[in-house]
Amino acid sequence: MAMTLTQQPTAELEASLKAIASERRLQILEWLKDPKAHFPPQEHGDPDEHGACNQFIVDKLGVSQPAGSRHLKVLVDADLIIATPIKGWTYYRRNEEAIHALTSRLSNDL
Amino acid sequence: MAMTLTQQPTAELEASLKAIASERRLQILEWLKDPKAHFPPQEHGDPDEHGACNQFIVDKLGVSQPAGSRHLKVLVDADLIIATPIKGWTYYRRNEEAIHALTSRLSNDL
DNA sequence: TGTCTAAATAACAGGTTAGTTATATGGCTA
DNA sequence: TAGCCATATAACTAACCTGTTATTTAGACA
Repeated sequence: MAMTLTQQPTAELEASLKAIASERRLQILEWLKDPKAHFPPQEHGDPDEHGACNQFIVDKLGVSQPAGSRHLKVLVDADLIIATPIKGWTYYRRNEEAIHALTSRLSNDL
Repeated sequence: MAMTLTQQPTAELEASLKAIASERRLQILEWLKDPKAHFPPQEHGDPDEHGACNQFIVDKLGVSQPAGSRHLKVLVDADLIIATPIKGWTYYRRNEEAIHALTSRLSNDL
């Protein structure tokens, strides 16, 4: 096989873990598994393709707009969700590859 | 089958994640995979059975004694390592069951 | 071009984390 | 039982996190 998976350094693992070590952000990731089930219908941006929009997520979190946006930014910075701006709104979806890479590494290395 | 794994609440998952979201504590868990390979020989407490003693871990971390002990306490409180006091020393080993339960849950739920 | 609005940034407060040094605790051991 | 030594606790500081309100930015569109 000779799979040469160059492993990210421990510092990046720590960053990913800090990103998910938050009830709010775990909740966001959970909601984004099925945006149509958890958020109202939206005009632009197919929920299945692009995810849910910033406002819906912020509202559902029940925090202020800047607080919600910052939680989303933490997840984006950790590469666990992907942002897509469309016509003035920003949609967020899970980065399933990165999430799987993280859980795999934890299963193997922790 | 009917496996009724009563799932711990999200708050506890957050606590476990916070416990491992630290380079220092990830390092400790890594060392404890093979105490004999990472720490000097110790008089009491079989490394394979009880793990490595507080002092060795603190020394290897390179922080003060209270700082090191507190990192260990965080991992103990999260049930990820197990403390065994023997003749005045305290030995720490990995709680493989709990660690596996955590990585399993993350693989399934994240 | 000018306005509207979603999202980002700034500035601040309160709580938590991680480090320090100093001190207390408590079980061995002589 | 007296002292010692490993560990825990206390007290403090600096940095970080999460929330707030106010303001800025920038794309859409009329």
